[in-house]
Amino acid sequence: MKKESTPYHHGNLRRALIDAALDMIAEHGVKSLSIREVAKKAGVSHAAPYRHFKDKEDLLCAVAIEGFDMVIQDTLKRFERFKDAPLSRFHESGLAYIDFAAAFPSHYRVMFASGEHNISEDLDKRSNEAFMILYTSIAECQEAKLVRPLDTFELAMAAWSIVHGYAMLVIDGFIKDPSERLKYVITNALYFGLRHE
Amino acid sequence: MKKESTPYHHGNLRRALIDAALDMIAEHGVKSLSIREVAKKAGVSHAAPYRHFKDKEDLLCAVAIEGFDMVIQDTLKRFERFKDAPLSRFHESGLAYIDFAAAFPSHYRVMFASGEHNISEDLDKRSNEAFMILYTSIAECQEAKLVRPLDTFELAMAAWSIVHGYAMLVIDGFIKDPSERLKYVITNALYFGLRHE
DNA sequence: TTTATTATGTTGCCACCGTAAACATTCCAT
DNA sequence: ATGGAATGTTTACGGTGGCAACATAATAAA
Repeated sequence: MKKESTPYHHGNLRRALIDAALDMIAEHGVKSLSIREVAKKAGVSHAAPYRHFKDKEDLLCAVAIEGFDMVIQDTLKRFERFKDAPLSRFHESGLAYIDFAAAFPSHYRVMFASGEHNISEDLDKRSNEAFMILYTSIAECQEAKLVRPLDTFELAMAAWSIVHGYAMLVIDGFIKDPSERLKYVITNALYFGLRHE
Repeated sequence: MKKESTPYHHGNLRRALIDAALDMIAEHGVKSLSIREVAKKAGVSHAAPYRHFKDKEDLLCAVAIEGFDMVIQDTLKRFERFKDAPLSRFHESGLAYIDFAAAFPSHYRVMFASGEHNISEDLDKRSNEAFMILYTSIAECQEAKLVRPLDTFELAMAAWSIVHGYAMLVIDGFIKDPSERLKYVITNALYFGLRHE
């Protein structure tokens, strides 16, 4: 029953706007999102959002940053359960990534819908950070002789590609039945390979 | 020097509009694409496009369909060079996919930017067709005992995921140096697997 | 050949959008 | 209490998707 700190008119408009945007993205997709409707949903005038975000892109950027922070935190938290098991960590990083995309599709869509001009420095920092988690977990597997001694960076790209591709295909509806089983097939396929014998 | 068939006022406005759209997507991205600018670039009034496309989505849908047709045709053409080499065909299907995305990023972006509501039946048919090429090439590898006898559908999903993910990450700028070498690492990684020994 | 029909393109319109500017209100530090 | 900074509102402008009414050109029917 702790009272929220409401230092201004609205309370915390910035957060309310982000939440409203997320709701509306979940309902009608990101492409038809309008600042004006977001403002209306948050109960403020159509120009109020511009006190908290430079423009529409800036609002979406905030959502994307939040999304990256969420995956990063969740992945690191999962890692705690696999202290000295690099392979499990590697596998878990893939699962965490896929689970996040499934659980927060609105965030995920925005994170990678930036498309051409995601020039935000903060956002770039986050995506690098997320990638480095994957990179490090592979490097540790290599040290433990669990993963082939190929270029770590390239292998991390491959791992990122497969989980990102799967997440996108699921979110965009190209994969219709994202079962738990399929998720494990995806994350294991890269490790064990498709080749016979 | 064959004269084009120009049955109407403009000649072939439908095609001109698609080409104009592709040019503008290549320049400024798909999200800022406007029907009105497309029309202007094609030299017609702002409402003319609606004689050829139901709405903006319909125009983008046409681009997406064209894209799928292009990959499909290119892949099948490449297959001719590997008549009885299922593994080469499988590998080539991945390369064709990645090459297409790199060569025609505007098409590719639209193909998968449809996002939530790509309810077009024609488009769905094409994406299934493209997927089936991958599926079949894997099935043939399994018959030849070159690929593990796991569920073909699931393995095809894995293969699609890795090439699609890579293509998206490159197009969206998350992978900065899409070298030829990296492309081969990606397409081979899934087949050989990351595991040591 | 003339005429009717259809395919295509234009003009004008409306609601909505992003966002900048000017103004109003509330908070906080002095 | 007061003055400035932070926050929210109103108004305004150009651009956008898309519909309706109109104009014209190609084609089919007579």
